[in-house]
Amino acid sequence: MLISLKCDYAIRALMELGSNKDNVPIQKKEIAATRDIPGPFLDHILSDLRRSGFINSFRGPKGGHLLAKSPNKINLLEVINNIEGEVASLEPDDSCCHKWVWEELDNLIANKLSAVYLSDLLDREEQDRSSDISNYSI
Amino acid sequence: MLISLKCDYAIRALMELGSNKDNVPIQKKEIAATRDIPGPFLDHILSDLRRSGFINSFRGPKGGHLLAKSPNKINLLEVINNIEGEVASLEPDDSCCHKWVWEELDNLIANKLSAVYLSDLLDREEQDRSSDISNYSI
DNA sequence: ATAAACTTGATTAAATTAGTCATCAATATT
DNA sequence: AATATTGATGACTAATTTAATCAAGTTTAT
Ligand code: FES
Ligand code: FES
Repeated sequence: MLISLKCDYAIRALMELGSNKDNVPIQKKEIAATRDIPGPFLDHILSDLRRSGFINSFRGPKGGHLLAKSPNKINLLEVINNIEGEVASLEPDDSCCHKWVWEELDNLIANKLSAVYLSDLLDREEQDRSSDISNYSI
Repeated sequence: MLISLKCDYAIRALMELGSNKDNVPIQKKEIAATRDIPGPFLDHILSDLRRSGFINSFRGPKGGHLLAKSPNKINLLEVINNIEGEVASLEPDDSCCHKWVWEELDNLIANKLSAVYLSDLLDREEQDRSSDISNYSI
């Protein structure tokens, strides 16, 4: 995979929060369980997500996490940049003879990732789920 | 940088060989020096390049390396796939909820890389070199 | 023969990624 | 107020990947 597992976890966590219909916070334990993310690792990821303004967190009993923005205002490039600091950064050696290829590639990737929103992921997941159901009912 | 340093070295080495006008093999030492690649590491890279059919190597005194194909028959995707085994491979966890994004991204990258040929890199380098000269002569 | 190359595999070092754990802070409930 | 529950944070560790180095071997021009 091109993107780190940590980012993948972050996106999974956001999806879990994004698929939450009512406004009651979802707890870390539940996110970890349903999206298969190592619990203690998720702590740090949620921390990053909060610091970057993607989620709001609440402590104490009945605490948990909620999305801070609408899913169609969150794109993957933002998430990845905030979670792992610059996707596909350029190398330091600027004297490099074919730097331009890596630059063009970076731009291509950034364009693609910034065009995919959390809402797209959620729509697709919903769609997949319903087509699964119709498969079974045949 | 998205691509590993080893790959970058491999491309540099190919560029050195590709910019060779006459048919006398270029030696490892020279490649390492002019393209700034750690000598012993280059051994392995040249080995990979040979195994993958990009270059031919000759031992003994007056030995060295030559490109095995024309630069316009060598694209970056081939090189990268052979050097580091599959650029941007998909993760093993197939159950993943947003796999499709990574797949689309992988395809995008593969398309881009397979459209860039060694000859493009050489042309660009040539071009850069001459524009450098004209800058100085102003 | 001999020296100059390349070839190969074992080994190591450095960096990054992934993850744990312990401690602290906040808060709802009683 | 006391307590239990949950998140927050930072120090630490483990695992993996990447980037090398080194030494012993093979080929070949002279
Ligand atoms: S040597 Fe890295 S971009 Fe050219
Ligand atoms: S969890 Fe990795 S692609 Fe969805």
